[in-house]
This record gives sequence, C-alpha cells and structure tokens, in this order.
Amino acid sequence: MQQQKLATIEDVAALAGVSIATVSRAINEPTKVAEATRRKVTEAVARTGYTTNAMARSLRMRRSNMILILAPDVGDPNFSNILVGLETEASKRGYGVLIGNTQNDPSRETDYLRFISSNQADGLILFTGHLPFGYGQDGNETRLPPMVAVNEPVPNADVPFVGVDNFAGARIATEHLISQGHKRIAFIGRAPGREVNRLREEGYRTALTGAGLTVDPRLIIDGDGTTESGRAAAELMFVRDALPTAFFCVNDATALGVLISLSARHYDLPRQFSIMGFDDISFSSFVSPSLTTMKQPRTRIGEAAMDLLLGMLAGETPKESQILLRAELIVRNSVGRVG
Amino acid sequence: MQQQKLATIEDVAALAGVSIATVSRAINEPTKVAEATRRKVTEAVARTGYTTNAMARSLRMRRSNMILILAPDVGDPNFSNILVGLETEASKRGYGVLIGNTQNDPSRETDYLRFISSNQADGLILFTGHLPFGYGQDGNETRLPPMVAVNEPVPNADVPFVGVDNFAGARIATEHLISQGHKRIAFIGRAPGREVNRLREEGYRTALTGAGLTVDPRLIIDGDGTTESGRAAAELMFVRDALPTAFFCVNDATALGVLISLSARHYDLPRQFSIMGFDDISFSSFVSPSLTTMKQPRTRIGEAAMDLLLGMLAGETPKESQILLRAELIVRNSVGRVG
DNA sequence: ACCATTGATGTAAAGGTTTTCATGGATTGT
DNA sequence: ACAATCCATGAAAACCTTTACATCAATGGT
Repeated sequence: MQQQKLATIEDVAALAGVSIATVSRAINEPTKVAEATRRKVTEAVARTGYTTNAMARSLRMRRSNMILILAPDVGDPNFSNILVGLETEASKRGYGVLIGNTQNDPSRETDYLRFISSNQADGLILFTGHLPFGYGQDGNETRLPPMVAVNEPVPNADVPFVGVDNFAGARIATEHLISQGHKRIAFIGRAPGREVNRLREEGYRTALTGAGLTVDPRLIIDGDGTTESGRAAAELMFVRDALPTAFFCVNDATALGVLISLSARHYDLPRQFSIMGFDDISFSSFVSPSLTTMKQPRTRIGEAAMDLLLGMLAGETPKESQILLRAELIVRNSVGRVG
Repeated sequence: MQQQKLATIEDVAALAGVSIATVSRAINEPTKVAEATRRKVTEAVARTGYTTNAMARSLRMRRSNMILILAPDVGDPNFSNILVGLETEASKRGYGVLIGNTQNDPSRETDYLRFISSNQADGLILFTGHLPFGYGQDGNETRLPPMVAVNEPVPNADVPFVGVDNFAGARIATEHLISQGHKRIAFIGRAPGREVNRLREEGYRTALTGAGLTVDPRLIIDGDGTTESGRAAAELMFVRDALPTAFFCVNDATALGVLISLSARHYDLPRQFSIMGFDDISFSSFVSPSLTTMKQPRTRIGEAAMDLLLGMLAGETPKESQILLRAELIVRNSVGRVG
C-alpha cells in the first residue's frame, strides 16, 4: 500500500547532524536555537519532507488541537452556516474540527464522549441545548472539558453561550414595522417555555410599549416555530376576526406559513398585510413576496464561539457568561407602508 | 483545571491482577483471553472508568480512525445533507469525521494536507472536484491516502466517485414530461464543459429520441446553473419566439429563474407552461407553484461514499470506478398535462 | 586570571498503547 | 506414560514526540 515509511524527527536530526531535541526546538521554539543550526534543520526538514506526527505529539503533550462539535442535526442549514464560522476560526488558530451528529439520541451523545475521554478532542461546542447525555453522572464533574454553547443555551449549567441577541433583534424588527405606520402588529409564535420565542416576544412587547402602543393579547398567537403553525395561526386570526395590519413572526418558517395562508386567500401582499420574519433562512429571498426579516450573523456567531472556546483552552476565564451578536434588518418586499 | 489524571491501562492491569498485554487483549480481542480473566478485566475497567487513549493507540497502530472531508463550501446545503450520510456511516463503523473548508483556496487545501501527512486522518473524501493542491507534486504520488470523490468527480485521476446518476435521472424527468403529453420540451442549462450539465442534457436527448420525438436545437439553451441564467434563458425564448410547452431545467436554481420569469409575465402555471427541475433543494417545495423535480439521494450518497472509503481502508479494491445512485421523481405542482 | 553567568545543545525519560516472542501449564494422541 | 500441541499469559520493544535536566563552551565582570 502507500505505507512508505514517513520521515521522523530522527531522520531530520541525522541529516542535520544535531540531536532530536534540537530539531524539536528548531521547529517549535525557533528563538531557542542558534541561527546556523536552525538553517541546517530547516533544510533537512525540507529535504526529508518531514511533518511532525500529530499522534506522537498529542500523546506527549496531552492535547490534540481538536474541537468536537456536537449537533443534533448536521443537515440543518442553520447549523451549517455557523459551522463555517467555527471551522474558519479554528483552522486559523491551528485547530481541527470534528463533527458529531447526535440526532438527539442519548446513546449517540454518550458515544461521542469517547472523543473527549480518550483525549481526541480538547474542547466541545454544543448545539444541542443540553449537556451530552452521560456527563455529570456519578459525581465525576471534573471530566467536563471546556465547552461553549451555540444556537441554544444550556440551562442550569455554567456553559458560556454565543448567539444572536433575540430581544434586541425582535425589537428592531417590530420598530421597523412601526416605522412603516403599523399600529396593529401581531406576534406569531408565542411559546413561553422556549427561551428563543420568549425573548423575541419580549422584544416585540418592548418595541410596542416604547412607541406608546398597547399590547393587544388577541394579537399574540401561540406557535412552535413550524411552517404549519404559522399557517394555522393566520387562519385562526381570520376565524376570530381580530386582524392586524402586520404579522411579526417568531421565525422565517412561521412567516412562510402565514404567507402561504394569506396568498391562498388571494390578498395582495404587502399592500394588504405586511409580514416580517426572523432568521433569514435560505428560501426567504425566493418566496413571493420575498421576506423582510432579521438576519442572524451566523458566521460571526461561529467565529465568536470558537474564539471564546480556544481562549478558554489557553487558560483564559470568559469575561461574560454569554455573547450576544446583533441581528441585521434585511429589507425585502413583504413589508409595506400602511395607509 | 480538569486535568485529573485519567486511568491508564496499567491501572486496570494492576486492579485486575494481570499484565497490560492481557488487558489490551481482553478489550480488543476478547476471544483470545480466558473467560475468567476477561471478567476480571471488564470489572476493573468499569471501576476505573478507563477508556483507551486514542492518541497512544493511533501512534502505535499508525492509523487514527479519522476521515478528512475536504469541501469548498461547508455552508452549502448540498454539502450538509451529504455530510449527514457520511457522518452516520463513519460513526457506525467507529470512525470520526474531520471537516476542512477549503473555499477553493489552494493554500488552505495544502494546509489540510497536514492532517494526512501527520497521520491525523486515514482517508479523504473530496467534494472539491480536484485533488488537493499540493498533491502529486514532486512525483511523490505514494503519499496519496485512500480517497473517494463525492458530488463532483475528479478528472484525470483514479479516484472512485459516488454520486447521482445524472443521465438516468434526466431521462426519467424528461419521460415524465412526455408522459404528461408534452412534445415541445426545452432544455435549459446546456454547458458541454460541465460534466453534470452534459450528462443531464444527454439524458434529455435520449428520452426524446426514445419517444420518437425530434430534438429541436432551438429549444436547447445555454446556462451555467444559476437562477439568473434560468431567467435569462426564458426571456431569450420569448424574444426568439420559439416556445416550448415544458421547461426541463438542469437544476432547481435554474428552474426557479424560469419560474420567476414566467410569473412576472403573469402566465398561469402549470396550465400554460410546465417546469421541471433537478436536485430538490430546500426551497423547491416552498415556491409557488411548488417545483416538480428529481430528488438527489444525498444521505445515501454520503453513506455509500463512506462505505466505499472504509472498505478501501480495510484493504478492499473498489469494484467499480463509480457508484451512481438513482434520483427520485418528486411530483409537485409545476408540471401539468398538456392540452 | 578566575568565577559566575549565559546560551546552545545533548541525553534520557515519559506519554499509553499494541504486538511479537517467549514461557509455562494443560491437553491431546499414541 | 511420554511427546507433541495448544492455549493463556507476561515481558519488552516499538510507535514518535516534547522537555527536564545535564553538560559544556563562551562571555562578562571584578
């Protein structure tokens, strides 16, 4: 096979006429070695095509320069965009990223712990919203590696979180609707049990109150964030005959449901109703009318999370327990002026 | 920190009252060790919480049980769905996956080679459509690890490929249009230089010929697979006044462009024109009318590719130079009966 | 001219496995 | 009853680094 033996540090040492310790130093701490020998070593490295064996290195140094990313669904577009940021930052700092798709299956979560317990990964990025199943068992808390949560915070655990500022984003979104003359604005997707939904509703309420508008409970509809829930919510409002001029939806999927419902009723959008989403998922620009929404800075979230984690790995203690990045208003065609 | 020393194989051996060799065997080749000692070892493992140090293991065995996935854009939804399959299969077989986002940057590609040359990965999955920059240089071909190409084949290199059967898929798609009574069917997205486009065009032609229809060159329009190219192609056909009853588009993005163009002209779809896509990307079910298309079996592609690679790693020689999986016809609302 | 300090290099240990080879006891066949 | 075989186990080498410590020469200060 291709197992043509690779050059080791000894080969380099022999060729350069120095000891292996010197070679190691020449590579890792160039200042600690004399100019002349450094050159000899560099040349020998080039000639042998030597690259340091990461396994031996990791074994000796007890760190792998690898980060494990645990996510419930790797296929989720939300995940993949954050992944770009995570990967970019890690790679820039000489780390590799390992991915683990848990599918919310406890046994798979436990399975991935071997990467940690076997020293194959130094740190953990959690997309799952909870500690991996199997941790914090049998009092052995000390085994927890440095971790950072992304996308969803981990409740009841001291895990720093990096994500979008849902409250501020929802507020900006609602204020945008208000600035377009809307006074009766619905909130679709209330779910007090879900942190994300709760914060977005809070931002919505704050914006209304701040503009001197009253919050009408009949305009706040429950929803679990799916397209279907958005459709159902819109239908419900027609049945109840308590109609807004604008729908602020907890996310784009919900907004799409509302849009489908209104289109089916042949309303002229955005003339008769405005729709505002949150997230800016991929199809938001393709639907008709294209969706005005709040864009999550996903790449930057990934970068910030990885930066935080690598800092912790280097011994820094995180200054904040969470880092919230601002969402950006993307104006498209689903919001119009009222009146 | 959490560096509370982990249990080693020696701790287990001491507790079980056997040698470390026996412990290793009890874990890795249970049949080679007596029933009684095996139980002692198992218990000692449980009590110490021992997990084998992957670094030491990899160092000794000269394999890491890691696969490196090199992709130009990790954020691409096409990638992430295949990734699910890759990851699932790898994990099932005890392998981990490492991801590398190259952004088509040669220096980044070269950079990731260190994972190979430093023994951090045993095999390579290529999404890039070409060998990583820096390989096959200086005649050192032997350094190439086992590789499998996915998504895009690697030209001029002996790399097995796993992907969708574009020819058969395009043929099925076209035959579906024919079955709905269409006789004047356009092909949007001709690009003979691109393998994917060429094969899909070929499938289209074969279906027409097979049904006794003539191929009208005026109905075959160039395009690079972008939404804009689809829009432009449709406009061009109106200008030329050589109109089909159905548009078979090289991919969904192109189909979307056609759909936008026709919608803007206020045609009633699919009554006046039918549109067929290829790929089944995420928004295809959301546009109006929702897109009839060929679905790529992405998860299965990932699984098949990983299965092939792991087989090669185990010493098998791949039987075929490529594995083509069938695309599945997804009937939605953009194709209607003619007449 | 001598001692103390600095700076560059080398020696050897440690990191935790897997696996070859040797050893000794038990089993089998005649 | 004895030789031949087999089976379970142990000792030790090998995998390739990094780094604490030792060594030795050169430099600088008095």
